[in-house]
Amino acid sequence: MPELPEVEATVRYVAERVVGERIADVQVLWARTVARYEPADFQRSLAGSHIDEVFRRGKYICIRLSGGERGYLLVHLRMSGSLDVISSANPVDTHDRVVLYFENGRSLRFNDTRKFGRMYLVSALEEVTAPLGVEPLSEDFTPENLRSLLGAARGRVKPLLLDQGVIAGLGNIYVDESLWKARIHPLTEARRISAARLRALHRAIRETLTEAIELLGTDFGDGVVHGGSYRPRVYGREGEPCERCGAPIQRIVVAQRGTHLCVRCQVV
DNA sequence: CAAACTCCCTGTTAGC
DNA sequence: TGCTAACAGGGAGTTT
Repeated sequence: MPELPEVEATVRYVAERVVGERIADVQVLWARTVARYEPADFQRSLAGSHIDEVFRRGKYICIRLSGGERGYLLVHLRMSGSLDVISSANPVDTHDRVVLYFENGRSLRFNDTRKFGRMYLVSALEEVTAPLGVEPLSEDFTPENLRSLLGAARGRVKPLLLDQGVIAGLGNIYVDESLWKARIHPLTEARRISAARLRALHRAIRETLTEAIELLGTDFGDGVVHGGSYRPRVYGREGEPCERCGAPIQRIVVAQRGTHLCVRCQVV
């Protein structure tokens, strides 16, 4: 499940291989992967574009283009999407949904088993990214900022942290990891979290994401991430001992999402 | 208006 | 062994 660190790892991988290349042809193998476009129009509008830059905003991979009809190609990997750059001679894989062929004989493959991923071809970034909240690793994200985001909101802390309009890029894994690190129970009412605890949460989010990026994210062996080596402390570890206190990690459901926590360390 | 539900998908796994 | 049904999960949309 690609979240901010996995998307960042993908951006670095892709940027190294496609910046400076020109798109010779486009193949759409699953029409619904392409948002707001008919496959033929998408192909025509994208072909001939030159790739100037690849960067990340929230969980979106942003590819800046020139020389074509539109300025940006955005990619959201959702559940099972991944990007690969390989020789154009390779045959199309069963789960390839869109392939961009470059003039240099290589190609960018958008592989996505569950078909939830999306590509957006737009003139301005904001057409897609406008609703997104603060970048958690930017200077704009401060303890005071987090306090104003959560203190003003009603509801429980985990759903708020998952909301991309509040903080952009956190997902199920790193929310659980950050809450564990800050010793906050995921069901805690956000407005009731003390200022000290919010400072701990702010630090936990940044440390968790930074560590995960350094390790290129989490690899679940599903091919989504290229060799990420982050090892979650609670996520996916139900029944294993909490590395802080030894109590068994529990799994509950919050906002229809599997949620992992240490009930001894994390108090409501 | 927060929270729960539904849908989109398919590989994996539990259950029989 | 082999089949079926349940399940997971990001995000958008709908209902309670």
